[in-house]
Formats: sequence, C-alpha cells, structure tokens
Amino acid sequence: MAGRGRPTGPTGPVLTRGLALLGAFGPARPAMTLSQLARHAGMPLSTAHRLLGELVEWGALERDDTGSYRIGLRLWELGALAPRGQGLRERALPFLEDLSQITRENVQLAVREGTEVVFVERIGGSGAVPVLTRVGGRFALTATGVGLVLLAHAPTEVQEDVLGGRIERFTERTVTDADELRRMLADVRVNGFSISDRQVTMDALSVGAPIQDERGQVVAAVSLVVRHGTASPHTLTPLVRTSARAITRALAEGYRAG
Amino acid sequence: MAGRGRPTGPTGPVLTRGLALLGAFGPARPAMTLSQLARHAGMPLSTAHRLLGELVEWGALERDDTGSYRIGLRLWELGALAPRGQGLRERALPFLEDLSQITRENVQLAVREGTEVVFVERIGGSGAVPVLTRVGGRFALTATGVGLVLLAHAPTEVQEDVLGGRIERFTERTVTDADELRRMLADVRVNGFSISDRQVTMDALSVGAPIQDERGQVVAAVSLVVRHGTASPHTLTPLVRTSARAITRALAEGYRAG
DNA sequence: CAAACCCTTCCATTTTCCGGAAGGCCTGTT
DNA sequence: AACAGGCCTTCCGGAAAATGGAAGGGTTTG
Repeated sequence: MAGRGRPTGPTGPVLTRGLALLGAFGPARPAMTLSQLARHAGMPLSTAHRLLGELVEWGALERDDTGSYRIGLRLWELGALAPRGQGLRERALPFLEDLSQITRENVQLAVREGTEVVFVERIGGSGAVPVLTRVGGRFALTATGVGLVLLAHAPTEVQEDVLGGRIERFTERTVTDADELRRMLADVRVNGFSISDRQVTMDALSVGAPIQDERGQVVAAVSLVVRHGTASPHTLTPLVRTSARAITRALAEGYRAG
Repeated sequence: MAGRGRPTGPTGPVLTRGLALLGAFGPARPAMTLSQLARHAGMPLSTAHRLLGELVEWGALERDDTGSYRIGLRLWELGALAPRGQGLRERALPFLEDLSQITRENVQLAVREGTEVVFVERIGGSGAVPVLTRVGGRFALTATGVGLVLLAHAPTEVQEDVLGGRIERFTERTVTDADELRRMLADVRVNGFSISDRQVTMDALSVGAPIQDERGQVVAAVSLVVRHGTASPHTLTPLVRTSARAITRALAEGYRAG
C-alpha cells in the first residue's frame, strides 16, 4: 500500500472540475468513456470516476449499456429553461418561419455570449445558399450579420475587447481593420440594421436587425442570409427589420403576461 | 472578529451541492435571487454565493440585470446533446407531426427515467382534449399510455419497485391494484400496445406503442390521447403502432449513419 | 433615518477531496 | 492456457479546498 496518502498537488475548485467534465461533451463528442472524459478534462482516472459518479447520481449524465457517459435528461430539462436559449427560440419561432416562408431564404436567430455569437435557431430555405453555422454553434462577432448587430449594441468594454484583439479573416472581403469596423458598427446603430457582404463566405450576403427586450436593450438578432447577387439588400432590409420588431413586440407581451 | 474559524459541521460533496443549486430551477422558478437559491438548495448564503460564482463563471448560469440567476446558454447547448432528449425529439418529430395531421389528436413522445415518465414532445391537436402533461414534465409510470408501455418493458427491478410502492390514483378508474397492473403489463408486452382508459382524467383515453433501439430495447414510447368515447381504440392502435415502428426504423438509420 | 432587506467579502478551522496503486474484468494475441 | 493491453472500480492517509458566522455596503421600504 505505497500509493495512499502521498502529497497531492494543488488542484482547484471541485465544482469547476466537475463542470470541466460536462464541458468535454460537444456536438463532436456526444458520448464518451471514462478514459476519454478524464483525458479531455485533464484529470486522473480515479478522480474523474468519482466526480462522474456524482454527476450520474444527480442525473446530469447517464451511462448507456456499453458504460459510456452521455448527457442526461435532467440536463436537457434544465437547458430548456434557459431564457436566452429555448425561451427566446420558442417565442421567436413563428416569426422566423413566416420570414422563411416569404423569402425562401436562410433565417437565423442569435444572441451574444461574451465575445461570440451563439446561434439559437436556423431555418434553411430548401434551395437557399449553404451557411457555415449550426444551432448551438458559435462564431466570431465581427463577420456575420447577426454578429455585427450584437457587437454594435454590446457594452463598450466588449467592443474594445473584440476590436483590440485579433480579428479573424474568413474571405478576402472580411473586414479586419478595427477602425473600419468601428465605422460599420456606428452605421448599424444609426440605421438599425447590419449588412455583411461576403465577409463569411464569398457567395453569401446577410442582413441583420436587432431584437430588444422590454427596456430597449438589444438581446438578440435576426438575419436573412442570401446568395450574393441574387437580391438587393434594399429589398431585404425592411423584411428583416419588420420581423425583428415583431419579435421584440412578442417578447414584450411575454414580459407583461408572465 | 468572532465569526471566523468556528467548527463547521459535516456537509457533503461539493459537486452535489453545486448541482443542488441547479436543481432548484424549474418551470415554476426559471429565475431566482441568491437568497431564494440558498433557501431552496438548503445552504448558507455565503456558501451558495461562492458556488453560484463558479457556476456563472463557467456559463451554467447567468445573471440578469437585476442580479437574479437564470439558466445560461452553455447549459442549453449541453442539454441539446442529450440523446434521449433533443436527439430523440428531432428524429421523431416528422413522424409525430404526420400522426398529428392525420388524426388531429394529441400526440406524445416520452421516455422513462427511473420510476417516472418524462415527456419529450407533445403536439396538441387544436380541438383535441386537454392533457395534463407538459414537455419536460414528469408523471407516474402507471397511468398513461406511454407510461404503461415503458413500464412493461422496464427491468424487473424497476417494475417491482413501482408496483411494490404506492400507486397514485388520478380518477375513479385509475388502476391501483398491483396484480391487475401486472396483467395489463403482460398484455402490453404480448399485444405491442397499451391502452389507458380514463386512468389519468375522466375524459381522456390514450393508446401507446413502443419505440425500440437498434438492439430491440424499448427506449421510448408514442401515444395518441383522444377524448373518451369519440374514437374506438381499435382504429387508433394501428396508427400509433405504425408510427412507433417508423420512428424505430428512423432511429436505426441514425445508428447506421453514425 | 432607521429598519429590513439583499448581496459580497473575509479567513481559521475542518471537512472533503485527492489520486497512485492494486485488483477485477474483458478482448485479443502468442 | 498463459499473457498482454485495454478498460473500469475501489481503497485510504495526507493535504488542499470548502465552510459559514460575522461584518460591511448597497438599496428599498415605512
């Protein structure tokens, strides 16, 4: 019995380590074995084993018949309570469907988390231009239509954080100059909509508009993504703005009701 | 400085206490203040404060502008990875919509967790009979159509656990006799469908059928809920069974595809 | 302006956590 | 049939992280 009771190095808060195990899951890895989880979360097998036991006990994770761990129902139930996730999605969905029906183009709904866009819903027109994004996916704030809207209305601190850092380039037309972006963001605030012309892929153009809460704060953004050259932004802008305002109104209803 | 360094009583695993904070959230309480959370999770304010800080840091929770805590986007993203939650829901949805279109009745999709049914999707016919259930909601295994299917194919241990315990009564027709339930479950296994006739409410009848995984294990159940007296179970049964088999097939496709 | 909330921070004690090692169970190989 | 390699599970004494009353600051209420 030499292995027991030896000095242990500093580790960190347990709760954080437990969350690190949850964070190892992702679209690419929806199920993992103990060893995989321990590796991804960067902790010894025995530690991971103990913490996973607690997570399973509570229902955050489940084990399938092969012993692999996967996300449990309890976490799904909890996730459905996220106001900026499922809540927003449910309220906005009818309007997004209308917009999709009318235009036959891609419709996107997104919120900002930190310095990233998180896509909450995406409706793809059948013949519409393919887009890079996925529901639950994240993207840079500086390139997409929704991103520009959300960045334009983000706290100054966040804006400077994004503009001061490295600005990712996706195409030859991606705007990576901080001052030019600053001008674009000012335009977005003045005009009430954003345009991302071939900044993400060379065949796509997107038009975004802000969704506000009952206090006028911008909490989300909608966008239409069309093939570059097929439609003038001028015809799209009113549609997107109208949709955004309708959703804003629907959210306000929700606040009053409950 | 008398308050510091006093003996602390036994508490329990930190991770479990952190999860208890998450567990305090629910449909009835989607947002809470620090004090509310501490009360519901049964821990001192300062302890709750520290743990909540870690949860917010990681993105499991967010604070709104009033300082209240609510479920964060990160948890929504994670929840969407639950194979038995969002995964099942997405694959089954087209079939459920077909069933709903054809019958104009309530369609339900559910899985078992422990000794309860968890509803994963519910499509309500516009003029259909009102049902007690909610997506994400839980219910006894012994009363509903889906519940009877899931219980009939649950491990013996679970069945005995349920039948040996107190069996909840909802109406005068709720079956609460363990032996009668055992006979009903045997019928469900032989026939491949279940019937719950006015066992939940006096105006509803539901017909359930099992959904299997690629290995033949029953992993979920579908049901139609109709107003009692409006339709004969005999006409509903083939519809529900066909739908269940179609979903079973769709799941198998998914397994093969990856 | 005091009382009643709420939230946040502090830190000495003690509780929980830590994780290498050992052992069990498979599957595939020699 | 013995072995090697892969998983998972359990053990427990020392060490690090967790604990929670009290104190202090902020805001709303009467």
